[in-house]
Amino acid sequence: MRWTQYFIVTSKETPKDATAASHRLMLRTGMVRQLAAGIYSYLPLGYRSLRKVEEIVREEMQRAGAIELMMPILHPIDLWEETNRVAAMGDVLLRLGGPEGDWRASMVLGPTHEEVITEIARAYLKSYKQLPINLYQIQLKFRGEARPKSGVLRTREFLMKDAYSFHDSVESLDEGYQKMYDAYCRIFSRCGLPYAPVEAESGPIGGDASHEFMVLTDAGEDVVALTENKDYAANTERAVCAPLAQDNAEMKAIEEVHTPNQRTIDEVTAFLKTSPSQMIKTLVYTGTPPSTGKKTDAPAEPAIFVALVRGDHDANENKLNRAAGKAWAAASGGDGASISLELADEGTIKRLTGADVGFAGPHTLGKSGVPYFLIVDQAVSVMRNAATGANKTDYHAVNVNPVRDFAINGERAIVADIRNVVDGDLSPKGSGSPIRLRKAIEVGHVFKLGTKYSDAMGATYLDKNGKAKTLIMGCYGIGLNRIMASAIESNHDENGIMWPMSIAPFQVLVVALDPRDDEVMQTAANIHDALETAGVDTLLDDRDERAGFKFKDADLIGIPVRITVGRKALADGVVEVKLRTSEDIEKIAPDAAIERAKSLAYAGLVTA
RNA sequence: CGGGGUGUAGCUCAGCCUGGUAGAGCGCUUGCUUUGGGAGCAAGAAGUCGUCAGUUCGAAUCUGGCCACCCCGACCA
Repeated sequence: MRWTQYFIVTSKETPKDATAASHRLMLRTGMVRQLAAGIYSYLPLGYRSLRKVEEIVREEMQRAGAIELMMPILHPIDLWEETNRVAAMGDVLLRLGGPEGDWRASMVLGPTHEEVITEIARAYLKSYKQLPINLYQIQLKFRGEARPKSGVLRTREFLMKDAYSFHDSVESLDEGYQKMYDAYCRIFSRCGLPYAPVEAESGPIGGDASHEFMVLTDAGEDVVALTENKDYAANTERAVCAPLAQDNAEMKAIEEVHTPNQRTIDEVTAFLKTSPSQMIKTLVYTGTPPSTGKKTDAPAEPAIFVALVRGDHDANENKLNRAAGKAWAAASGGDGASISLELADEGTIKRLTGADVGFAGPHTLGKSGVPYFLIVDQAVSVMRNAATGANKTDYHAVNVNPVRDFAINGERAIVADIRNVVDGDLSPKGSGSPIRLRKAIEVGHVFKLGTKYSDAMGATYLDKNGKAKTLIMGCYGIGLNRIMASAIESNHDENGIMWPMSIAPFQVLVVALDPRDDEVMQTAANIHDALETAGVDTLLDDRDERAGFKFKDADLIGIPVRITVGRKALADGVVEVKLRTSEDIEKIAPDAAIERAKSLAYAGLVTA
């Protein structure tokens, strides 16, 4: 491809709205152009890269035995009602709109395709002989992201590879899951990404039912916990750590301290001259337990759940919701399913504590007579002589001790892990290796769904005995745009992008320094043609521009191999071969340069 | 959804406070010079100043509504 006949629009200016490196470079290199918030056009250079990512994904999916199909972007909303996800997705689900009764009013843009694939499975996967099977597509998704950001890292429209597997046993699902897991590793390796699979919030099956594939970079929105010895990796939404050891300090007598207007942890620790790690944070939540569906049809009443975490720790919503379910089940029966909690309003807190907001504590909480469940974080359960609120406006208590001063195990009290891990916590594997927190971009997610959708939609097959069984499912997603952006996040310098060979828009750039010099142009064109013939994606910079200008552009768009053809060097019978990632310049004959570029291009593709 | 900010040429921005016929740099077009790390000179093309209303003889500029975009937070199958 000749530059002058192609469409490349680079810019010297740094766009004002771009903060993430990938966003800035994708705009400067003219790979994408924003049309609206979270909505981008892929210009030719960017689209070439995206297509290469797509092709790698497709190859590895096929290698893993998955079968490609394509499902619609427009879905009837009824389908989403079947699985109750219209409510669950909320504003994320984009509706087409239109007047009542109009067909448009009953259409949504697909944010994912579990419902559509399950509808297909329900119709056609009727026999165990058809299982297992893995169907995938590469298709646009639409989500009403509240806040698109960081260029193509978080958008309202994006390209996703989504695969769905169907099985007749949990063992078969495990196998299918492992195949996808392995395929994902190959895909991200081939794309040149420094990735890490981490345990993610697990699905209905529990255990290791879900892994996210993360690219470690500060531009990411997720935080992952990795131990130094690499024996544990998890998203902080899920990460656990070794329990903290019991503090054995001698228990002192409780004292109340007048703390006028000192409400926050920072204020109180400064006032009491203690540290947040010696404080107990008392968080009051409300949540509605599942109606047990027994005698009465009365709607379940919201219950109060009090969570205790150390002053320097944050409560983890998922863990807390699960613990609330357990606490409820222990006291009232039920299946222990998690309960979605919300922070209590001011009135509830006042009623419970008898004090203004900011002075709650566990030891005198029962005196108001308002019933509540107590969930004590493991780190709190081992504290000694802690400071906390006194349930009395403008007073805190010091030397509060779990067990002695408030029950941590009982009919309405449990100890659980309900906090986020922090940097320095120890590996849950018992190795003693410290956990480090790193920011990361989620580029892929593999998930054991179980029968969540097949149950809801009645997707069954007949087993060997002719009995109807519910299909067991897995689902596996990859964000293609995110692969591109995170490849740039991980491979760039102050001059521009440094593409991995496998997903570079072109593999080789031939720079003709004096395009009006016949010999130079002829040589450059020959190199270009020979490489193209050999199947190497080659761009020939034939613009009549100054050398510096062209080199700056070359560094910016980051094509891995650069061959410079200039008048002076050509007089000595050589051209220059240079890698984007190195300052070294190799001066060799044009024919040798062709061979060199070929082997570099081929070598860069077989990293899998 | 809460808080903050910005809308003027394809891009980056000035002009607004103190109202009076639209500016610069980059990019683009033409010519000459230059030619190994984003060249110089000259001449050009290009903007309903986000939008609607109001104030005024007169609004990019003052006032109000709306819209869009960005950042922080909340949220994220």
